[in-house]
Amino acid sequence: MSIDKSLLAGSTTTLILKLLEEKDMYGYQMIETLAQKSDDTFNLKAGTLYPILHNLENNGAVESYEEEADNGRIRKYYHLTSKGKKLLQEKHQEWITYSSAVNRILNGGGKLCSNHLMK
Amino acid sequence: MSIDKSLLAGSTTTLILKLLEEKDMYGYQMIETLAQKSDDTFNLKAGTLYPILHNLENNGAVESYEEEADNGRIRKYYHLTSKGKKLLQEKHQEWITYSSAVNRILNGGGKLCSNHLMK
DNA sequence: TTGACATATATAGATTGCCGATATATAATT
DNA sequence: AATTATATATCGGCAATCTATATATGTCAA
Repeated sequence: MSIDKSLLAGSTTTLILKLLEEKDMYGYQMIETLAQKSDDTFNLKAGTLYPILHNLENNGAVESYEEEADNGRIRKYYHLTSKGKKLLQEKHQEWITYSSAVNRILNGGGKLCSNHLMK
Repeated sequence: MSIDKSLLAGSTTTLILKLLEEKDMYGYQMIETLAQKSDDTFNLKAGTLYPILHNLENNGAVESYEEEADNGRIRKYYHLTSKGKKLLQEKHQEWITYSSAVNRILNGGGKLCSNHLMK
């Protein structure tokens, strides 16, 4: 099943920051990793990702450096700064608040759904 | 806490359809109900809601009729059609797929989070 | 060896969802 | 009488994403 693209609005940056929390990555790698981790629910386009990365760098949330791969190809790696880590925490909390409210309504307006606590 | 508006993208229509599944409602009532049910996480604007309702009506997902309230005021009620019920089911499933994938990544890429099954 | 495909980054243009502003009108409150 | 709340509607604009396009190199098969 393919997800209506508009559903993705707002959380893409959060997901990118989350990937970079684990380790430094280059753009193309992020696209592949997101697709793999989400069972192809996310199919982020290069035309979406690179402007976001440039924007995050301008805001100081990430820093980039170039590194040569085994095959001689130059890749541009991104590293999460302390400012980026703080941004991730804020956006993660926003997602919890938002998704909990949606679930509360879609599940019949009943009790709180604290899915973020699941492990 | 106020949610980044961009996070809301895509789910607004689903929430409106869900409200109408319970009972017929008029626009202003939907705005108030969404705010109340979400503890003010959602603050849907009239400029957002009415175009969505008109669009849903054009697509046959809802039907409207006017009714006079006790105070003499005319309200425009919306009723969910069978086509709208089907659309709601599709969009609800999309939300489950999407939010599960986001949670899977934000929670460390671990196991599935089937929060939609909670009651 | 050459052509196709995957890898890798980048940007411009178009689309879409939502909001702010504005307009209109009536009921309730002060 | 003036203000606020109720109630619906539309236009203009912003922001997020996609499509399309551009460029360049590595890999693999014909």
